[in-house]
Amino acid sequence: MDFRNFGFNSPLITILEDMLDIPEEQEKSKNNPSQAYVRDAKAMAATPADVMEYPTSYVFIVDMPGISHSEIKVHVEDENVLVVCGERKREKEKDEKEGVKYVRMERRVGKFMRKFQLPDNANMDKISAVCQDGVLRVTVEKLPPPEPKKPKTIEDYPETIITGPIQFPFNQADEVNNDSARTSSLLQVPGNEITVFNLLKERRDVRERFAFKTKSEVEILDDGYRWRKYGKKWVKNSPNPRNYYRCSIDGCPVKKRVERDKEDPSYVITTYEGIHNHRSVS
DNA sequence: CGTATTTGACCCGCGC
DNA sequence: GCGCGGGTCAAATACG
Repeated sequence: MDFRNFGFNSPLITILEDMLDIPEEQEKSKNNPSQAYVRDAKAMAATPADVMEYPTSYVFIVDMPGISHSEIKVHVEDENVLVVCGERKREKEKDEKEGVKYVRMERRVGKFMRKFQLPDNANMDKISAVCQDGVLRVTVEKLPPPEPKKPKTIEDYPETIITGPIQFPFNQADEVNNDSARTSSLLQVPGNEITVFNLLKERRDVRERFAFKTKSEVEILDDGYRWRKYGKKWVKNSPNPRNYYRCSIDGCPVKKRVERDKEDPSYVITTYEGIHNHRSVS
C-alpha cells in the first residue's frame, strides 16, 4: 500500500506556515482560498498521525490534544479520503475572568486536521473511531480479498473436448517428486475458466502431447504461460490458419499449435507438446 | 526503436 | 528421387 501521499507534512509546508503566520482572527475573514489553504496547512502540520496496517484493517492514530469528543469529526470525502478534524476553542468565559491573564500561550488553539487517501481495499462502510487521552484512533476495516473464483470442472464446460492423449505440460512443476499426485490444471478462456483435473493419476502416463478443443471467440487462451509465435501455416482442407507458438521462457521446450476447428469454426483446437521445465508465470 | 508477427523459403519425413 | 504436407527459420514488416 502506498502511503507516501497520505499526509501533508512536507518541510516546505512547515516553512511556509512559519513565514505566513497569519492570526486566526484574520483567517476567519475567509473568502480567500489561499488563506483557507494556509489554515488547512497549519492544521495538518499541527496534527501528527501514525498509520498502521493490520491484517484486516488500517488504523489511523491522530493526536487531538485537549479536544473534547464533541469537537472531533471523522468523515470521508471524495469517495476515499478520510478526513479527521477537530477544533480546540479558547475558553472565553475562563479567559475573561476577572483578575486572570495569560502569562504564556503556546498551546495551539484552532483547527487540527489530517486527510488520508484510503487504499482501494478500504471498506468505507466500516469505519469506527475512539478517542482516549487526547488520541483519536480511527479504524477502517479492509474489504475481504476478492473471492477466489471457484474453479469449474470440465463437466461444467461440455464445449471443451479433450481430443488426444492427456498430459499437462503446464503445471508440471506441481507434480515433481510425486508420481501419484492428482494433476490439475487451469485454463482460462476470457469470461470462462476451466479446470481439467484428475484425468491423470500416474506420472508414468504422461504423454508428451495432448490436444483439446474449446468453444471460444478468441484463439489465445490464457493457460498461465507466455508464448512466442514463430509460425503460421495454411493447412490443407482448412479455411483457417494454424499458428505455432513456443514457450517464451528461454530453454523451455514446450510448443503449442492453435487453430480453428475446420468442422466447426466456433471451436479452437489447441495442441500442447512437451513439458515445461519451470513454473507458470501468472 | 525495440519487440512481436507475418510470410516465404527451407527442411524433413513419408509414400510412391 | 520426387512431390506433398507440415513444421521451423529468419528476414521483412507491423506495431506500440
